[in-house]
Amino acid sequence: MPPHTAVGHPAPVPSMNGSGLFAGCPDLIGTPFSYAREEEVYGEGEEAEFVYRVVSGAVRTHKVLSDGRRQITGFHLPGDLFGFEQGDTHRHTAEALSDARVLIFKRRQVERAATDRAEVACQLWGMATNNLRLAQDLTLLLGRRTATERVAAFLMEVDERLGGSGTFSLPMTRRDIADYLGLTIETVSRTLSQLEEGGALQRPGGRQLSLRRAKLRRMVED
Amino acid sequence: MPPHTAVGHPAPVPSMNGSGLFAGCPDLIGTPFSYAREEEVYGEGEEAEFVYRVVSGAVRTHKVLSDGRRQITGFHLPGDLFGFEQGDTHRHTAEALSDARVLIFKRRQVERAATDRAEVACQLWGMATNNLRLAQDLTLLLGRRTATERVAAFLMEVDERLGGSGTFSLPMTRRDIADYLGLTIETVSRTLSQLEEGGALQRPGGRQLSLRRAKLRRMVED
DNA sequence: CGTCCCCTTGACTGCAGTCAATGGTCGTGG
DNA sequence: CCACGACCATTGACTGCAGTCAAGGGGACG
Repeated sequence: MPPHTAVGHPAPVPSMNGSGLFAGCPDLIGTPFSYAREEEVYGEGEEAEFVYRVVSGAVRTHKVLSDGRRQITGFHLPGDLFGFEQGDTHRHTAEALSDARVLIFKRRQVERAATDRAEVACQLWGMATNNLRLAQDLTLLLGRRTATERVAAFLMEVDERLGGSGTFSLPMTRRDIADYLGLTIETVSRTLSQLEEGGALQRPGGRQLSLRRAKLRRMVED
Repeated sequence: MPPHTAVGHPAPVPSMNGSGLFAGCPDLIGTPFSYAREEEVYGEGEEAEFVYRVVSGAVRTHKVLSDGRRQITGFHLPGDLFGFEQGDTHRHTAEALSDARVLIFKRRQVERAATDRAEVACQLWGMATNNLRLAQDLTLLLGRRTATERVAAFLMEVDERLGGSGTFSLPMTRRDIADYLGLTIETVSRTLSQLEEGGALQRPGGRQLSLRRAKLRRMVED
């Protein structure tokens, strides 16, 4: 169970961010490591020996069916932890979205710190709880939202996570977006074009986006 | 963030079951309470003052959009804990599926126990992590599975959770199933009929079901 | 300059949704 | 005990949203 922090949610785990330390625990120092774009961090079924913390870049976690259908369950940005499992093997595959630097921790050490210090365990509990909330938000999105609502919600999430200025560059491909939203790349592409037509956003070029947030918000109102 | 245990997964949180105590902690005694069928346990937006443990019956948690679209995020059977939130308000609505008895705990007391005893915090962490895994399995189901695959997977999950004998009675209505699987009641109904036609199950009457599990398993193979 | 990959757009298909009618079961009250 | 109504489930006919198949544009990079 990699604790997934879905793109775009505000302040995923405040206590986990902004520090080089793990859960405020000075004796847990991670080993720095780098991954190239599209490189695998760990694969589904592998032994879950380590957990990871993003320093720079971005990582995605996903599951695949035998016929190639893929569902991305989370995008992990700087500060996020991922790679935790309940059992002894990874139940997802993790790959670098872009070149990424991470800190690697021995899972056993983290678990040891949690059993020794209730404070650490509580932080990890809070992190898991928060990730659960995000996963359940995604559940509502996938189960009951239209394509337009999904894309609009996704754009607002990415915006918030990238500073909330309304102007940003998408860090992932159409394929990644589609596999996160349960759509096809064609539908994502068409939906973005329609949103632009409707004046809900502008596309200065490339993956650059400028959102008309009030308009988008009205499309995902619940 | 109610820790949802989706119907049908094996041994959701072993350490949480089979005991009248909370997380093996003798000083946390819950207050017994009962709810009638369809009665609300708590509503979205309400203050999250308590957490709950199912003793008998079943509870569902869900989110609704303003136009009535509903997504059930979990069914909670005896032994399951639900009602935890990261913030101070409930982000779901919880309702009794059938007449249900629960134990109610003061959230503050549970959190207190967690900060005092790392062992308790670790159990809660494990529970949240496990629920996260279930939520992510549901994500794959909703994002990338066909109607037939969803229903087949759902039936096998319910079977496992209800003893794994292959013969059981569905504890929820078509509406609940549909709102859990992101489908309509008509599609659920049609799919069940097709599965019966194809010899994947039998319907002796009412909500009674007898699964041909090997056949069903082949339909959801990944 | 050419190739590769990503993205967009168009035409058509098909799966699941919608609308509608009917049947079944249960509980209630005449 | 039966009649009625309410609710739940099934089935059929049709619709529509998103998927599929296909073609072509546009950057990045060698």
